[in-house]
Amino acid sequence: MSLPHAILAILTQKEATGYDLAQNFSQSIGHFWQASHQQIYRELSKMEAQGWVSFAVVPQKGKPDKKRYALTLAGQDELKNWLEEPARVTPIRETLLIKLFAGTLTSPEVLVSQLETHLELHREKLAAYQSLENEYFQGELSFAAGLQYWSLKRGLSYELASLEWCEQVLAWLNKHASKAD
Amino acid sequence: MSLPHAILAILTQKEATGYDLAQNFSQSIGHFWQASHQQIYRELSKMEAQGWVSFAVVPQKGKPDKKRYALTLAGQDELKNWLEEPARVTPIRETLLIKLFAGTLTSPEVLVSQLETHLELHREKLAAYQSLENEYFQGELSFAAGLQYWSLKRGLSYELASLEWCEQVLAWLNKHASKAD
DNA sequence: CAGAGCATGTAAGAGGTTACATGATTAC
DNA sequence: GTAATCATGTAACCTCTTACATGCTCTG
Repeated sequence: MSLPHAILAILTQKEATGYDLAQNFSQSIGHFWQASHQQIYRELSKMEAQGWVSFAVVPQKGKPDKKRYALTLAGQDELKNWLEEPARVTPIRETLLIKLFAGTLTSPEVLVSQLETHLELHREKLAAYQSLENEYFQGELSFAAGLQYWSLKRGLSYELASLEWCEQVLAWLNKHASKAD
Repeated sequence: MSLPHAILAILTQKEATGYDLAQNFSQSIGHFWQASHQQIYRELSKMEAQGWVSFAVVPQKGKPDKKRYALTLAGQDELKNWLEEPARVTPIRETLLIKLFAGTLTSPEVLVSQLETHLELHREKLAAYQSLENEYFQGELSFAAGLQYWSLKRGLSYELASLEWCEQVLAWLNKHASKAD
């Protein structure tokens, strides 16, 4: 039940179309929540039916019409109530770890190559987060900006920890893989 | 598509009933994959239909009959092939971060209490992982045990990072919440 | 005698992924 | 002219969660 509330959270900052929201989910919000455009459009219809958002059709030339969504008062109330509900801790769910767990059934080379791919992806994400950090979160921050900085920092520390873990496992594999026991 | 393969991975180590598997998922495998008993029973039926596992009915006195599942050759092949497919990186999906992101709409006290709950939960999980570490992964380890140790270490570092992050945000909130700007 | 543990399942619904579908504009 | 970007959606399917359902044994 978090997707509609993530959408409401974005809409508190500015009005947006489904397309805009999808951009948001692949960028700024993307370091802690993801959604595809299909999910977003479906969710927006439901939310509109519940009265949490309303939209205005914006005609365009050449391009198809936009639906610009805005938060309603009911939507704000809903978001506020939701904020007070206790949030669950999300456990890790990492396919790579299942593969490691059963790793003796395959060759060490397969494991090494899986880890290297992950290492690279974590490096890229870390770099992306660091550039967001440099761009938006330098100097004195308002309370609101501070909160958003902390959510980014969670992403930063997650990627850094993942990266270091990959490096350590790779080093261990290189030492032990040859003399497999 | 990872749940059936996680089950196959457990079954490579020993035969198990649906109940046993559910225990496994809430314990050892639980630090990187989760599944409820409902999911497991459903999945086992499907896997049996596909020929990846077979079961023997074990009658018991007093208790209901068990179905003891074992890996078939086809199941082993399936697992081996799956191990070679590239694993995707799982992005973070943390409800708490949405709440922080929209945190200006509620009082700092709500945020503090959410963070404190999370802090406590991460502390508990960390302690549980540490006792697993002390119990099973001391001294010289075989290759197989080493791989499993690395999967546990991923959980350890994740919990530690989460915990430190919670502490830092709490410290920041205590400094800034009163003079909210 | 109440509650935890053993042991299995069904059913409904929510949430998420993948594929399909359209059509104009702009940049290379 | 080919691909990317803008902009919206439908349909089918898979996966996961929540609630319901049964019934025996052992421990306190």
